[in-house]
Amino acid sequence: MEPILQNIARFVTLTPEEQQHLLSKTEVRHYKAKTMVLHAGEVCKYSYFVNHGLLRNFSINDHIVEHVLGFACEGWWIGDMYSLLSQKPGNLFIEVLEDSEVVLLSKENQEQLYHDIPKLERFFRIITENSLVAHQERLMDNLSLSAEERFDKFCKRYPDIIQRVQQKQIASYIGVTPEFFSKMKSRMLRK
Amino acid sequence: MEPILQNIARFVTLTPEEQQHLLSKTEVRHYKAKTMVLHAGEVCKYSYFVNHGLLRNFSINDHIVEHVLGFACEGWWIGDMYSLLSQKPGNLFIEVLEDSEVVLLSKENQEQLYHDIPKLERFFRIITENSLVAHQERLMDNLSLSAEERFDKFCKRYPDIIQRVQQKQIASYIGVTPEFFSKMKSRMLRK
DNA sequence: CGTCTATTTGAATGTACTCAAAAGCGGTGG
DNA sequence: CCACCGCTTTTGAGTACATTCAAATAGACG
Repeated sequence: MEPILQNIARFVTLTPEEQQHLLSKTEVRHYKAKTMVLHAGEVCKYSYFVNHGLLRNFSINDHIVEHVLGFACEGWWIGDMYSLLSQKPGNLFIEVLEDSEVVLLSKENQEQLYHDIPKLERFFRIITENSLVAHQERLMDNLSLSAEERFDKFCKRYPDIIQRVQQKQIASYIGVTPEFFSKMKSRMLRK
Repeated sequence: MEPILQNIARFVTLTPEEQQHLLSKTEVRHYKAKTMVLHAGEVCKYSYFVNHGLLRNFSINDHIVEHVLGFACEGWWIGDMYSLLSQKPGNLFIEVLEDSEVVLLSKENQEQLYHDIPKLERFFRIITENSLVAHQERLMDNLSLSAEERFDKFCKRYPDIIQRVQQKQIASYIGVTPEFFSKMKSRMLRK
């Protein structure tokens, strides 16, 4: 079964006809690593579901420093929610980190599907709620935990990601500089 | 019209019957300032909509340091989303900062309403999406901005809140100690 | 009016950053 | 297949932003 259908089946049950209808509204694309799927300043037109591979989204400060908002590998959704909802130019870049197969669902088709299949509105409500909870926790962690503790949490929560991305990406996600992250890592290993 | 109905009317249109049905599923309560509406360790049973007054939610580290997740005044929703969704004990306290009138919507009634009035599922999807966008932005701000810049943003975004809460609450929301916040404030005034 | 809490101020400390340079690693072309 | 180039990671020294601890002052509330 299509990964995206499995993903949706976690929370709602679609009939075969509904599944087909959904798939007919999506588009599959293949990207090579290092592709920029979305640039800051552009309007985000799609929700992206990762069949296979790895992507990240991030913003840039003063045209210099990158800050990673998140990673998405197999079975994850990614996008620029601000831009997608408002249809205004966003601040996020979406970059492909490994050769990937991605399912694209345009905003118009997504809204169409909410109308055609109300269960999908429920599905997206639920995953948005879960994402919100995760962001709230990460926010509180950034307010209350040290860099080491944030790294520990990242390791536990995303053990697979660590093996697949450069450590400067993890440093950025954690919220420290690559230099500091390197020192912190060797300090932690020594224990 | 009831504030909660006005709030919902921002995104979906309910018939008078639907409005009545919704109201019949809610409960209005009055709280005195300093009341703890929810304690960490309890299961959150309700979504809270503020008719009038001011609340905050926060967590506590090592039984010492508080970290403010957010404030909610007239027209805002508040709760412990993690606990509400999972029905497990949460980490958040919800405290009343000013004498308040609050509308309570229990989890069961909320799910019932999703079924009875699908438009409400849309409503909650939309406000959850908006909340997620706000949390993403706050997260990126915490990763990339200085304490002064975060305070500036807070002032612009919540000009009304500043006048109504202790500055240690703002310090905690921003992510600095009360002492540092005090020094930062006087430093900023000198310019 | 007195008590309790919030805010301010100061000094010492620590965590994380900046800048700079060296070492490591990966991909590409000759 | 090796050598080179560019980028990532490591390491070090100096710095800055924010914290901790302590004490004084101000403010709120009964």
